[in-house]
Amino acid sequence: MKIGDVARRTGLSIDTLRYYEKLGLIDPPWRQAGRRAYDENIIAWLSFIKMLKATGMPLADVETYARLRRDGDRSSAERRVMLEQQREAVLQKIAELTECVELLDYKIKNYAEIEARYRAEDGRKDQHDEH
Amino acid sequence: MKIGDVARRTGLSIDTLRYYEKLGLIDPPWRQAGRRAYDENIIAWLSFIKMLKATGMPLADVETYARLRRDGDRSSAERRVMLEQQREAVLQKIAELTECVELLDYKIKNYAEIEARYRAEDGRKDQHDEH
DNA sequence: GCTTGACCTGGAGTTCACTCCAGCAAGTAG
DNA sequence: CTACTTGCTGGAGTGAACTCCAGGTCAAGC
Repeated sequence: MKIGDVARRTGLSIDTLRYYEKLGLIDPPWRQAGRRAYDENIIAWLSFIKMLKATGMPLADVETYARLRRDGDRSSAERRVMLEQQREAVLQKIAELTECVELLDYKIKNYAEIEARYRAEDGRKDQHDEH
Repeated sequence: MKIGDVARRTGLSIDTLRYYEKLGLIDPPWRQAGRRAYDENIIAWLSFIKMLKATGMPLADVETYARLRRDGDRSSAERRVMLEQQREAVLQKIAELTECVELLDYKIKNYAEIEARYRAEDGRKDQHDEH
């Protein structure tokens, strides 16, 4: 598989793939006439990286994980701990976002009322503001 | 209230407050002897900004919102639409993060199994190697 | 055999959201 | 009064994660 194929299949740009290689997130692949030739496994690994990124994990931490991964089973405890910590962080983020939705709902309701009042008065006097 | 008080009460740095002012997220406050003097309302507004930021809204969009807010009730429909869109985005993010938690749970379980197997092999090896 | 398009490298540039700094003025404690 | 703290401005610097570019190689289609 050429880099363009990987880019198309993962939704990452070619530049991003080379950047990830430089950072050590992905192993330097074999070359065919100087060009990168990836095997199928790269797709699953990049999907996993994308998932970690979606959770807000910085690339430096993904790199740490990638380094541990190269050590094989020896490092599974360390990797498990990393994922457990990330899991906690994600649960906290979900809780935070859930509160945000509630606040947004409240604000939206409020605006709907203001709009109703404003349409009723229709430009007579316009002064009830909050946020 | 002086800028340092606002910083302390909101958890934002003094530099960040001046930066937000420059971007137009907060109105330039009244001055006392050249120093910024804020009134109590700034706290609620900054909390709201922090909430929007927590939802992932870029500061440029917060600035748009702030601009609309200055227009008073006239703009409440536009602001409501912005909040409704942000609400949708947050719900989608929550859904995404929920999937991530599931995947992390799966991976963590998997690692726990690998660890168990690894410890078992290690134990045999230890017994072998022991003299 | 020539053109087109994908790919290569090293390095520079971009965006976002701050964060820090120099050099100066004003308020507060002892 | 002196020293310390807080605040001011304009502008430079930072770190994360890309993104773009020049100038070149290589292979495939016509």
